[in-house]
Amino acid sequence: MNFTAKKIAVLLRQRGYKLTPQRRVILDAIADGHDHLTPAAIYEKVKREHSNIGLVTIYRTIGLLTELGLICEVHSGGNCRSYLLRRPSEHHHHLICSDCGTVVDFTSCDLSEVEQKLSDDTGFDINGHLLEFLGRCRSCQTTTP
Amino acid sequence: MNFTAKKIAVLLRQRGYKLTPQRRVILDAIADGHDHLTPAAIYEKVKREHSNIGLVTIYRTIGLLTELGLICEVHSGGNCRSYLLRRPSEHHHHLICSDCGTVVDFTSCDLSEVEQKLSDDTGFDINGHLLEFLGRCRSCQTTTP
DNA sequence: TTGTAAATGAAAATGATTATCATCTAGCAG
DNA sequence: CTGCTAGATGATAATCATTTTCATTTACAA
Repeated sequence: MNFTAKKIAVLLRQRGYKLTPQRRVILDAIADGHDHLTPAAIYEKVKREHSNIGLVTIYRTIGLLTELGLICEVHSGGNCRSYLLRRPSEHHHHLICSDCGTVVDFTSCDLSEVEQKLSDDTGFDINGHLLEFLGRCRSCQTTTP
Repeated sequence: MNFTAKKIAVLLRQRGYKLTPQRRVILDAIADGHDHLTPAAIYEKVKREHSNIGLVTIYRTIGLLTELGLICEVHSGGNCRSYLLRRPSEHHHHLICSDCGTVVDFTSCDLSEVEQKLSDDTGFDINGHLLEFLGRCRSCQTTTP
């Protein structure tokens, strides 16, 4: 278990949740690569090390981690969700390749002005936003013109 | 059928699609309110006037209208999608109340600079984006503090 | 009016997600 | 170290959204 996963383990316990081996492997699986993973993909990855884990546990753990703000959802504009480890304190957004699914994080967007203006105009109490760019990454552009 | 729906009908025919009564009522249902509607909600609304319409037809029509760029998806950060009529030429985003589900459109956000910078940095060919703000609308703030 | 490609509706298939419940276990008290 | 208990797990089934299939129907151009 790497450093990040260890910190998360501490956080779990602080909030009264138990650190089970299942949660550990799921955490590792998500923390491992920089890909975004669907619940099913996490399941496949995790089954290699922990062959009798249930898909249900994946969902429960994802739910828990999302609730704790430790991972974040990617929408990809399509049907189903996938998840990425969120490096704490880095507020970021996603740039997604519609061909190969690569997700690039970026932080260079300050929406606070827009948020303030919207809040003033509409009276909304704004507490979050979702920003994703869609396109084709460099390598997909060259392989299939 | 109102003006907007009529224009859409013309557009459909221009592209070789037929204008069926089912499509007409679905268009009306979406064009009617300013709410975002899930496929199931559209189905319920449409069944009043066209009792034997199938849910499948809703899905097919939604798919078609999305493909033509006439309606747009709202993600609401959660599970399932819903749809809004897109007033042509108004590129806009959504501000969503997490309590009552009200959707407010806004246009006052220019992301072209960010898009250009991202494109330069990453080599992506960017062709779209998704921006949604989440919060609580004024009335939900007063009703449940 | 007629022919035909496109559209429809019913039913079933698929896929993702959630609920249920009996069993098991992490972590704490003793 | 050991036994206790709230919380966690896995198997199964249920639910819900969406898609596929296919025989029948229909819009609309000729």
